[in-house]
Amino acid sequence: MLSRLFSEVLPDVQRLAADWVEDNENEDDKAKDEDHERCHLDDDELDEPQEGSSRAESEMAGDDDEDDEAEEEECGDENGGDKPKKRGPKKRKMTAARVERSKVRRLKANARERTRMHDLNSALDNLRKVVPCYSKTQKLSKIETLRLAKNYILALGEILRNGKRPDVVTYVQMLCKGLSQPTTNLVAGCLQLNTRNFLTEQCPDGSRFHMPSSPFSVHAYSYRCSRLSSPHYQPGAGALNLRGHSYGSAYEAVYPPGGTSPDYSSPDYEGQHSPPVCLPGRQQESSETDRNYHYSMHYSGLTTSRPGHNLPFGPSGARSGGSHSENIPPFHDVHLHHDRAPPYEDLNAFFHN
DNA sequence: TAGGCCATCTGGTCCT
DNA sequence: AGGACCAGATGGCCTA
Repeated sequence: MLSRLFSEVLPDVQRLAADWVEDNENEDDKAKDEDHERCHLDDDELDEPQEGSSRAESEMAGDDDEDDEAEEEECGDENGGDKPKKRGPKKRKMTAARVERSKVRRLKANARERTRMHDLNSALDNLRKVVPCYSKTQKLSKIETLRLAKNYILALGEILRNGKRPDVVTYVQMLCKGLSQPTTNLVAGCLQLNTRNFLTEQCPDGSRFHMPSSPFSVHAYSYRCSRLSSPHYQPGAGALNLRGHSYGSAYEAVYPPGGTSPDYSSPDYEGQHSPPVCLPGRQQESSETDRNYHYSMHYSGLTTSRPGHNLPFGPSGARSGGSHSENIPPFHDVHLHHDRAPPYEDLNAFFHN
């Protein structure tokens, strides 16, 4: 599933990576040119042997043993006769050319590694955009992005398998399994979850959430979470175990007064991908950056690929028990028979009706 | 100041 | 041989 997800975002990732590489190639080339100028080494010269300062470097230079034989002979008896000769492969002197060549190799490898990591980060950024909570300014950490993506996929699979819409609480529970508490709070906020409901829901293990002093208010909440993953994070400590502490969120989700349903008629609504269910919440701050706070909730609508078939999701978010549609193929069937997951547009507005 | 997250460098291993 | 991938080390930045 994950690989399929990656394959879907791959074109974007590749494009972004290509852009990035293009942007940075000049710099790299410049750096390389500088190196070459400094070393006065062309490619042929770079193939000259050199002794690395480590095993890897000497292995890297190992292909040039024969070319370097003469040089070895030249400097082979540096020890003179007073010291016994060591067994094993001869230690080769690290000539200036070898040192330079090693440096150039290392620089090239570093540049490749940087590019590789940037590509990986681009892919992660794309993944961030398709998981339920997305912000350009307050990114989920890498690990949280992967966890949330996994949960999201599992949740969607569960929906397809059951053919019915879960209530928000259940959905958030699915999404937040194993996530840090700040991220859990964030997801809950993105889904406009009123903690009066949320916190009294059963945990998957049957225990009840308890939050003596909820950071959420009925009409609005403002929880502080300047870093989504805090030192308080306890992996495996149980999802959705919200406590009544503030985690420093920079977001504020505003509920309709007295209501638990999101107000998607809000002027802040920015389209199907990004209903701004979380508003800038830094109190006393109204910077441009804050105005750009922007979270999206992608899991909001779901239709099957079959024409005219809609999942029987109830409008209230309550489970429509026993409403499993037999027209909905089992999840594994969906997985096997559809090359693509349901379009994200279809997934949006899932809770928007 | 400790801890989390991140970018980068580096050396090792595997593959083509 | 060279590149991709990986993991460890390191240092910087940020926040509680």
